[in-house]
Amino acid sequence: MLTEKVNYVTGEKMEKFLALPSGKRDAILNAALYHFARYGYHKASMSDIAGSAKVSKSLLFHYFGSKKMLYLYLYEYCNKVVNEVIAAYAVAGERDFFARIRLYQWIKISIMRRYVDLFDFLSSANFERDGEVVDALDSLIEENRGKGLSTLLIDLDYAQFAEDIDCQMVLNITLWCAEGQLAKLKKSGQLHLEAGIEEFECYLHLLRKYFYQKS
Amino acid sequence: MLTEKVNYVTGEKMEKFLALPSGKRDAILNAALYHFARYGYHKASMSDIAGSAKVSKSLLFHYFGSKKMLYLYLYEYCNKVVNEVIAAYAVAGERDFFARIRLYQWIKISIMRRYVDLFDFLSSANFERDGEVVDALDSLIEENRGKGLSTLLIDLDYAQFAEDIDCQMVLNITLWCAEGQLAKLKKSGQLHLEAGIEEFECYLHLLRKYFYQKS
DNA sequence: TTATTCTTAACCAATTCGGTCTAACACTCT
DNA sequence: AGAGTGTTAGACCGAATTGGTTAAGAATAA
Repeated sequence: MLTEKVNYVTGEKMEKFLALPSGKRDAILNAALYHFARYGYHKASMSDIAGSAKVSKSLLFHYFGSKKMLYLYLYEYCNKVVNEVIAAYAVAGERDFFARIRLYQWIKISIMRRYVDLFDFLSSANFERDGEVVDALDSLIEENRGKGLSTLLIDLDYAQFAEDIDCQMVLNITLWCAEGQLAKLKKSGQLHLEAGIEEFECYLHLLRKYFYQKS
Repeated sequence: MLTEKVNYVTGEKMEKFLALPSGKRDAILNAALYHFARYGYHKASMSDIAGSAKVSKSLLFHYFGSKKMLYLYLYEYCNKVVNEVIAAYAVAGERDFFARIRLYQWIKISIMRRYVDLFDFLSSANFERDGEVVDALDSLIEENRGKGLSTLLIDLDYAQFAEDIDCQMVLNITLWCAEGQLAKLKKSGQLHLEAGIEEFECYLHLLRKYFYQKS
């Protein structure tokens, strides 16, 4: 079967998993996201995940069958979550640089309120090379190429910046700030959406004030 | 013994380790730094470290006695390295904001050229809670309080910034940029000191141009 | 009550863990 | 050449942990 395609999110067992009370479900998802993101596929253990989620290890195997399946399921699930949020909130027409970056951060914070480690997991998954998952994972990555958060960073409008300014550098600076502020929020446990985005707006306001051309 | 104090850097076995050809020595140090930083004390394994360093596991135990000793030795060694570089290059009088941040980044890059994961290791060590090392580690951390890179960030001179600007925000932005640029260098494998610091200077130049008061 | 579904503790073989031991190596000094 | 000395690796140890199974207990619905 050259083009066998498995959808882990809508498998049989998965429906039962999705039918769990959302508290327990998210506890399991978050535990798995944390351990896979922090330790990578190989060193993350099912026992540890079960322990963090406060369920028995057997329950994980009941719902996911194997460690590999859990991992791949997580990857698909995360992409689904991100893409749905983007579809719901990303206004296609909006091209203003700071408005788009604000939206970028808004989406990240709002998702992280529920799944703190989702983005850490997704970026670590892109470098996962463990032999047990690498093949299936690579095709999932390929499927999701060009989707996801990165779509928010294309076709940005730099027209309002001062003429002599290097746009790539401004983009880097802004994204580094977004990353830094998000890490700060995460570390402090403060992922309240409004407060977090309000703080970020202060930084965007400052950058806009000095980088946009004065006229 | 309430106040027993062990200096892991100058122990007996350590002298022999320090007498190794520097290539082999650094290979061992870098492998250990990488694995402890990436996986934490518990999940980092001596076999993996030995494998990465391309020496046998027994050699590690020959020089360090135990995993715990290797970890604590590393922590002391890293602090020693950082403090020596700071002592050599940090000019006490210099207080200009951007000059100090430049120095901060310069020192980081120059150390990371030799020990890529040194700072990742040091910051991960500050959160290490594994029961086997936490007690000894905490007293080592206490010993090094107020030393290290953080000393470069005190008494900064914000006088030249525009009056209405929030200095804490400017500091955050600048440090986030430093962090981001360093991560970029690391990811690309480009840790050439001059090129790296030159790129960073571009960012500092841009920030200075727009944030320093125009007069 | 019974039937069904959810959940877990106990268990499995296999691997990996930190650590040891022994012997092969390379070296200088005689 | 041979004796001695320090350096290194491979085979090995018991103990712990791994991914995964099983069978039986708790909960729920009929």
